[in-house]
Amino acid sequence: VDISHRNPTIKEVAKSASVSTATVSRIINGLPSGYTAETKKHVLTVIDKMGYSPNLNARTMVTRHTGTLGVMLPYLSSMFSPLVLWGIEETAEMNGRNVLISHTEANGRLTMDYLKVMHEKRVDGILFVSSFLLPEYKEFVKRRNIPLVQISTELRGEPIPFVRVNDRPAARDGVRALLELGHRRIAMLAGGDDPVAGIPRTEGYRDALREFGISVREDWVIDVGFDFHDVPRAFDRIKAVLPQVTAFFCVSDEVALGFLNYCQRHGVSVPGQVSILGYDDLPMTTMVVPTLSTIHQPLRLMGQRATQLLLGMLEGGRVPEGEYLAHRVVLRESTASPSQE
Amino acid sequence: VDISHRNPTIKEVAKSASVSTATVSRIINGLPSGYTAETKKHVLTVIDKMGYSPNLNARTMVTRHTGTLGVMLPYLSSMFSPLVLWGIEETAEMNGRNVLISHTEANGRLTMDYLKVMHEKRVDGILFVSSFLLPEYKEFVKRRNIPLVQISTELRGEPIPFVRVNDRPAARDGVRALLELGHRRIAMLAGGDDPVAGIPRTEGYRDALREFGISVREDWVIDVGFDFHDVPRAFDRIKAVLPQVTAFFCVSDEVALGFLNYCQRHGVSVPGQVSILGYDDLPMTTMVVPTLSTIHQPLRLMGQRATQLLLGMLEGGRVPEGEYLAHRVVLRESTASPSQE
DNA sequence: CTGAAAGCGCTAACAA
DNA sequence: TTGTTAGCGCTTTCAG
Repeated sequence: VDISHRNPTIKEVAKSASVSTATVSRIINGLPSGYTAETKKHVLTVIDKMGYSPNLNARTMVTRHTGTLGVMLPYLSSMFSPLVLWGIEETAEMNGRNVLISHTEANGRLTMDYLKVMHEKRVDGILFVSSFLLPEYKEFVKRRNIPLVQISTELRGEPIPFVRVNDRPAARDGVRALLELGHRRIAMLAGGDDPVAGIPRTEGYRDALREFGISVREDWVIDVGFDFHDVPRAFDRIKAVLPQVTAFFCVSDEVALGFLNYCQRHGVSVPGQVSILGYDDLPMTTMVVPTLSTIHQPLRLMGQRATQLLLGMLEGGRVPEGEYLAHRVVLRESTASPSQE
Repeated sequence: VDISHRNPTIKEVAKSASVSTATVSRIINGLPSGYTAETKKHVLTVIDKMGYSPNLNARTMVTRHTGTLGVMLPYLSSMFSPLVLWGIEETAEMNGRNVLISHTEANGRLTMDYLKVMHEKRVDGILFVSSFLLPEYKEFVKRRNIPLVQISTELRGEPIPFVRVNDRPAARDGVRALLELGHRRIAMLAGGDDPVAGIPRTEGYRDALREFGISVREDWVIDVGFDFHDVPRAFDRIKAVLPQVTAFFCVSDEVALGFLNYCQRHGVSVPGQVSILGYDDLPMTTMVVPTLSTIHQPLRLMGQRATQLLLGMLEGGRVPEGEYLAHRVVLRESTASPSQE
């Protein structure tokens, strides 16, 4: 048989080096003892010569862990996900783990299937990004007790760890900053009834206004969505509100960007005529003119921290608490005090 | 022993269903025969009841493939990679494969390590994105004959499939469009001596000028880099050239954006005073005002196509040719005919 | 220090 | 239609 196209096995290495597979195994796994320095050197030479590389799947069979972390995210195309993924990947890699990704691109129906595959491949744990952890998913994971941590989302009332920014206070702080700048007539480009980011941010907006004794005008809360391309659909509603307000709080930087675009095309000066505050602090906020004021969310750090938490669960076995990471209001060029007319 | 925290095995399912493991295996693998409809139903019930899910690592041991594709990319944080990754991931998923990613964030030194891990995990094939496939890597992969396809890069003179845009003619076409608009004094913000994207694009720029009988002024070719943040370092050189030219061809959209930024901050009107042409056609080119003219590169499609090629190699075994995908010059608002002074 | 051998969970002949 | 069984490549007792 043609054996040249098959990877050499530990058995072949053992035979070729005239030792047992056990000894080879000890050596490639760096066990402190079980062989002399001499045999070690010899075996290593043989390994190198044969181009042997251990089959980690076989190892998995006996050690019962894969060294693979599963990542589930809704979008790959947004400008949000890559940063989180970056944090995850670097932390995983740093700890000798790899990352299996799968994204649903808003196709929630498939999430369950992907979850199944991840389990079938026996990932050591799962990082669940941004979307709502449906009861169905929760049950699946719990039943098989697969370690899981949520990123940028949170299932209330469940002992499932998460790493996120506390959106409501964050949004409140942002709007507060607008108020402190002197704005009193502030509209919001909101994210609708999305439970993870939409509602809390709108609530934060209301909180801030309430603190300042300003009653919320419902027609100033315009549901748009989260993406740049969602904004045009709201142009009419925006146009109706624009003359009455001095600032807009946007549910995401992408929306803020879409609105900035609108302003620039309609001769509305920013921040002269209207101030804009975004949310996320994506890299592109500093690539436009004027640069976008925003609420900073440590995306990469979230990925890092969540991965550390997951790794901790794998070692320790204990389920950690959820963590709120610090947000920060970053005032740049798109906000200013309202001009007194 | 506490067995509740272990996943049930096929053997346990078999026993519980009073059939052999072979029968269970046939059923979960959907073999057309080997069991009655009745036993199938019964077994499926048991599987569901026990919450059994097959261990794909064990299956890998015997079938000798993992259903996992490895992706190696240099950046996760750029706006370029996510789109390619998207194309890869969706195509893989569509074909029942998963994607193991690893990125080096410019840390080339680790590429070899990651390559090793991917092999140890026995990925069925590798997608190698954007960076130069060093001889070292090539040898590693060839020796173990791991199917590999390059994306947006190409190792000349080697029968290693690739999917990319042919940068030189693409750049030439872009500059040609500038020339046809009437521009004669065109500078380039270049990518240096990078062999995969830097040099070819600069050559394309030269080609176009040459065609129009214009001699290249070397001081108008300004090496910048590929990222937005590389641009400020070239401000001085840009300033020196700016008054003399009517258009800039930029090696990437990020650089184009950085330059647009410069113009907006220095009162240089675009495209009134100077036209800007980018390269890549990233989503953000349409998010700024003025929208950026650019050379379209089908990033997502590249990911898709490359994955198809790789999948084909896995089935057919034959090594396909490399493919150049069509580029397209997209003229938007950042370019116009030069104003006659 | 070293090796023999028993599995890890699954598939795929081969028999029955 | 079924079941038996021999591995897949590796780790890990357990003896020697």
